[in-house]
Amino acid sequence: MSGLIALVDCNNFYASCERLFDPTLRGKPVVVLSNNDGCAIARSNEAKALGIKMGDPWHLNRAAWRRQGVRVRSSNYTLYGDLSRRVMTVLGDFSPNVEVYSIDEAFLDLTGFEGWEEAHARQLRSRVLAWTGIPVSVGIAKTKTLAKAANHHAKRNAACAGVFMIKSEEARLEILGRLQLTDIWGIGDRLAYRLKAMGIESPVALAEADAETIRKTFSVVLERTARELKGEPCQELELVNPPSKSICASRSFGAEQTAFVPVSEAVATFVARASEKLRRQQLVAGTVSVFLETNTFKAVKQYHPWATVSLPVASADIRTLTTAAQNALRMIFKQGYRYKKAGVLLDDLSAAGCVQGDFWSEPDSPQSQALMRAMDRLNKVWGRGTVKTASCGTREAWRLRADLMSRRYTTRWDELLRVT
DNA sequence: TCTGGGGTCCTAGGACCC
DNA sequence: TCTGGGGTCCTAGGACCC
Repeated sequence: MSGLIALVDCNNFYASCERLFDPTLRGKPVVVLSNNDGCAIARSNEAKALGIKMGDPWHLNRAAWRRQGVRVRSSNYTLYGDLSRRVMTVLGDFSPNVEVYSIDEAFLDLTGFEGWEEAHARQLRSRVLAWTGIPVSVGIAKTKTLAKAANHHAKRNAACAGVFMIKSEEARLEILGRLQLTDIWGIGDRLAYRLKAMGIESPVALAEADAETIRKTFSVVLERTARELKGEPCQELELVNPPSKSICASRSFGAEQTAFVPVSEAVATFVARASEKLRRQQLVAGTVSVFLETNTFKAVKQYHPWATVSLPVASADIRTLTTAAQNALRMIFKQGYRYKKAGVLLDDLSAAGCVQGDFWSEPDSPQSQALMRAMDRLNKVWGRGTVKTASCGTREAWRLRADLMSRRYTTRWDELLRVT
């Protein structure tokens, strides 16, 4: 009864944009790099064929790519944003109801085009190409999730010529049968792993699984995905985009940071950028958060503190926001130094065997004794009363231990790398 | 030396209240 | 030594997306 949904997706969008403005890139492997030229975030088909993956770091592959004749470009978001708007404008001619889902994707409501959806999509595709120069693929189906799957198929099979529509039950099962779990919209590595562990190894199996069980075992989100794979629409088109709930500005430092001043300066820059976005969207902020992140590529658990400051009056004023952010940053640094001192003691604790255990039921055990001593010392470092040894009953002790263990990672303070 | 920068939603668990 | 039930709100963390 209700109409079908089309997902229109620009092919290798950033790479296609670059080609538009530099025709010498046509037919060549093209890689677009992230900010600071860190890693690959877009690849032309030729680059994909060379085995270049999303996220491949530039500095590790520079020589190989040069050898392979890969053309590398720094990203230019102003350009991509502009081309995106042009594409979306053309799409508006093909349906009154368009949900702009991301910079390079849109869902179209095809109600009213019953019977000729596919022809409509082909016309759309050639017009977008003719008017903007951007190649797109179109997937058509009863639900958003299936439209995504259809698009995936259209993109990878030349015979589709860029458009694929799931017209029947047989087609639905056939398409799902060709996909992996992680090809499905909403299923990443972790969910796929957990699904497989419980015997659901393919999209078809997920579609056939009991929806209630999926919700209980996972979440309503995955339940919706499972239902949509069956052909039961659970996600409406969102035609107006609601105002942002958060605005974030962040960058990685090129090298490890340990001092307050450079971090503070970076925070000032990010506040300026974020408040600019805020004003452009005609919004005000009620809270300001600052977070820091140490190098997540290191094997040990990393430090990821954050602090939030509430504003008495919501604001988009850069001075107000800057003050709040600097206060938040100071809070983090203060804690960081405190934890750093405590870190030594925490290592003592773990050396004493206080890593896991039910030794609390034996107050005289060496571990319990060690913990008691450590708590005394923590009080000396953190200030009197921080840890209450006097009233340390079983339950309290457990809580304390959990708290200590959860702060272990804070000993990595000296490897601060990323700031927002 | 060198590994993106944005977002969203959901859930578990703790704090607090009656 | 034992120890309610139910509700709300908040936060941290996990998972996903492009």
